[in-house]
Parts: sequence; structure tokens; C-alpha cells
Amino acid sequence: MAKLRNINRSLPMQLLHARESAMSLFRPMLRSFGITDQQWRVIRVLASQENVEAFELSQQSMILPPSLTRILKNLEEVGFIKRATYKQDQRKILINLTAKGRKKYRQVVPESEKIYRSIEKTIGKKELDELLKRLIYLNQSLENE
Amino acid sequence: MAKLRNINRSLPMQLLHARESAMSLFRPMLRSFGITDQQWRVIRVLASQENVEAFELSQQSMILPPSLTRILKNLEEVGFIKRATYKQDQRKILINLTAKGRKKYRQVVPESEKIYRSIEKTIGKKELDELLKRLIYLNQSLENE
DNA sequence: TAATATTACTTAATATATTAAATAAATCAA
DNA sequence: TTGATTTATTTAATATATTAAGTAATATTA
Repeated sequence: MAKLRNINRSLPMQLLHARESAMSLFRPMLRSFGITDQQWRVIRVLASQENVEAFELSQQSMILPPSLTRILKNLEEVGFIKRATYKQDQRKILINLTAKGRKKYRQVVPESEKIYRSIEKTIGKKELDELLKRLIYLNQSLENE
Repeated sequence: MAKLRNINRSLPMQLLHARESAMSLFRPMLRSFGITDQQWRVIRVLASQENVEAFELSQQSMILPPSLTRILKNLEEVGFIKRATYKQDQRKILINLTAKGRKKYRQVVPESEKIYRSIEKTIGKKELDELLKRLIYLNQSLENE
């Protein structure tokens, strides 16, 4: 039978595995703060910018618009974000963290950084930097296909 | 406000981005064959082994047991896999591809390899090997935490 | 400027992810 | 050998992913 490359030599599988290995370290911490992975991705983007448009947020958090719609609904219900309309273009919505949302962010950041540094320690800063560099290169290369 | 590392320096985000960049190249092809990403992961594991236990399949395809249950149900309904019981341990199920499932596998393999080689060409074989090596190292390191 | 196309976002439908709990079979311990 | 524990899988509930289609506002163009 025609044979596919071994899974060990499959880039998508190794990326998935790596992502899972990494997230399994962060996930319990995020859950202990009552937020999901995706909610955290949204919150951290909003913490760094004000009046973010949905499309921009979607790109930066790597969440497709339909998913983002629901996530924003949930985050709005728990009071972490608020929407505003953009007068110049009524199609757009502008999203911001609330005080409550910023507080959650501040609580999570140190714990997140703690885990990140433990990963850095485990594989070594040099190795981590090298890996990041290559991932960024891959992303740029595949984007311009 | 306490500040988190930039997303460019976030390993989980770069891994997610890379995974998405890669899968966006494979997904349309898989859809054209009528299968999802996850179904393909299951099929390719089953193509390489016979009588695979659900737990083993879960591990190799990187799909958690509850998701796998539904995916197997769907794959069984379209006739790509079949289940058998394991006499020595009635809790286990043994899973195999059907002739129809193997046919689908044979159809997808060359298209998949074609895409993989285009990725290899884009970023260079040496760079790809280097990246894979580092991902595997990361996975091994994080697993033994 | 009215018809058309595009943009930004939402809704809908189906599939998967995650966590917890349930079930049934196998194993362990008193 | 029975009661407790563990193992393998499934069910349930909620959240997210993906694709297609819908809606409303804006931009284009004949």
C-alpha cells in the first residue's frame, strides 16, 4: 500500500504535539482562574491595545470570526470586555477590556510568566530562542505562498 | 500594568500559528476527499497498524478519548473502520480500517505527500529537518516534566 | 445615483476539544 | 470470594473550530 511518511517526520503532527505539550502546562493554571485558552488569548490581546476591531482581534488571537463572536459574548456576560460602536463605520465594533477584565489579566500574568520560565529552564533559553526563530521563519514563509 | 511577553515571543502562540499555517495547506485537499483533519489522523494511524486499541489510537492520533468515540462512530457510519471486541479483555475494542477505508487512505496519500514536498521546497529540506529535530526534542523534554 | 460588489460581523450547522461523570470489565486486597 | 480500586471506553455538558450562508453598512461603478 502507498505509504505516508512516519508521524515522527510529519511537521503538522509534531507542531500539534508540541502545542499540546506546552498548553498542558498552562491549561490547569488558566482553568484555576476560570478562563479557557481562547479567552486568555483574547484577553491578552486586549490588554495590549485599546479599541480593537473584531477582525484585528481575530487575527491576533488566532481565532476565526465565528468563534470569536461567541467568545466575546461569553466574555461580555462575565463582564471582562465591553463593546463600542465605531461611528465612522457602523459595521465595525470596537472591543475593550473592562476594569474587571484588566484585573483578571493582572492576576494571570505572573502565573503565566512563571510557567513560561519553567519551560525556558527545561529546554534552555538558547534552544527556545532558536526554536522560536525557526517557527517565525516558517510562519512567514508559509504565509507568502 | 503587569506585562506579558509579546506574542512573537510566545512559544504556544507561535506553535499555534505554525500549525495553522501548515494545516491550511492540507485542509482543502482533505475536504475535497470528504474527510476532516482528525479523521485523517485516525485513518493514517490505522493504515500502519492492525487491531489498534482505542487508547493507543487516541495517543497516536493526538485525539482525546471522548472525541475519538464520536470520530470512530462517524468513521464507522461511513464504512471506513470497523470495531472488534478483544476476547481477553472485554473492556477494550480493537479498531481496523475496512477495504473502503484503505482505499480512501491510498487516494489521499499521494496528494498529502505532494503538499508536504511543496512545504519542504518552500522552507528548505535542511531547515525543515532542523525544525523537526527541535520540535521532537521539545516534546521529549516537556513530556518528562 | 441606483445597482452591484465588498466588508465586517453574526447565525447556523456540523465536527471536535475539554472536563467531569458514568459504565462495565478486570484487578486487587482483606 | 466479596468489596474496593483501577482500567477502558462512553456519555454528558459546555466551549471552540470550520464552512457556508445571512445581514447590514460601506464602497464602487456604470
